[in-house]
Amino acid sequence: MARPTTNAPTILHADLDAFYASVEQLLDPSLRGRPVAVGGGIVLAASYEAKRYGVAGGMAGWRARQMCPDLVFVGGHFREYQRLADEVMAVFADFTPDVQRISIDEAFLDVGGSVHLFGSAALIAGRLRTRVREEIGLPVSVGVARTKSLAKIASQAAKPDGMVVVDPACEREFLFPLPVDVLWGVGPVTRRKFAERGIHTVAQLAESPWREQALAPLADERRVRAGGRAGSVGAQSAFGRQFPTDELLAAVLGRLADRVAGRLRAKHRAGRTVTVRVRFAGMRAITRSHTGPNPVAATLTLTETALTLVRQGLADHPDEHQISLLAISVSNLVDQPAVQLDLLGPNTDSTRWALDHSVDAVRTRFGRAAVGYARAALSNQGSVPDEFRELAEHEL
DNA sequence: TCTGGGGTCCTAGGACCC
DNA sequence: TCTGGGGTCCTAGGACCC
Repeated sequence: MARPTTNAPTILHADLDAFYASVEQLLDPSLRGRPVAVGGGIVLAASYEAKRYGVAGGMAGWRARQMCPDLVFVGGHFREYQRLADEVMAVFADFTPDVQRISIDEAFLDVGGSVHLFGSAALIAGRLRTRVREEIGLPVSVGVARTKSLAKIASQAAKPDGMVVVDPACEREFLFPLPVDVLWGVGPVTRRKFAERGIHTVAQLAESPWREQALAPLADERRVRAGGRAGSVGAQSAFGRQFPTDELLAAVLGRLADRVAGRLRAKHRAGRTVTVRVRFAGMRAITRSHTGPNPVAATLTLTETALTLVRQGLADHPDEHQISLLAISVSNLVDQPAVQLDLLGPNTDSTRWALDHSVDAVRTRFGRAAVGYARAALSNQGSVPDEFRELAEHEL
């Protein structure tokens, strides 16, 4: 594909505003104009009215209520989030095939090949916003720029419900006055590090030893690429402070392995590397991993490997008495068609894989709770509904 | 009432091979 | 008798993003 000869911007970053909360306000008109939080024990998303009070995602529910006494909590319509977000992405696809979805509610678009059909990137961005607003009823902010980094920064600057076009001739004028944490990869820790050196804006960073980092958005050459599969699959569970008894480890790891392995099998994938994460009561966390010769996708194999790794990790830290989170992740993924399993011979994982498949089949017909390993089936009350977990899953 | 759950990427050291 | 340097894979930790 020939690249455009002009340097007109062709990259869009489109980001739905306060997505979950906006959907709730769309579904229930009585919530419009009011501070809304999705969640309960923890705030999963906050409307702009709530954000004005300082309410933010990840915040404990009691804290949010403290900051904003009029806050309305809603449980969340997770299926609707997925459905509406998919509809928005379908609108995007009407403008270009080059759509890279990077989460449930945001995407990059390269409209370089569409300008002869629809007009400039800025015009396309405007039409796209209008269509999403009129056909679906949701506000979406769009950034238009020459690079992905700049487009993303522009969409953040456009929020809420706005649009910012960065003229290639004015990129520095746009970027330099902004705070350093607009840069990709600069979070709270790095921002603090810079602040200690008197660096607060991108302009100041550009005059420092980290000049390259400040100018990175201008030099960004990453292309918009459609598709893309996840490189790892994981699940985690936080449970407050608990003593790591055999019962607890078996129950939690069994349930996590069940989720992870089930997702792998559903997509005919398997992974050679198993990683566990243990967070102690004081929030310090460790990881332990193991890479084996054969890809794993069987629930019991994954459970056993995870259990061994967690026990190793605990043994390395005899000073820690309580744990607050366990996680399992599988990486080094490969495709694992069903037929291939028979070629593996009588190893335990392939035998177990076949057993798991009958469990999967029952669940497909009768639902998730219909069947499962005993310990996994027992402790199934998480603090976050499964529907919410599924929203965060990446395409395998 | 302490702090959810899904991911990616980067760094650094060590093992191992050529 | 001493020993270079590059490449790859693995492990552990941490920052960051949505």
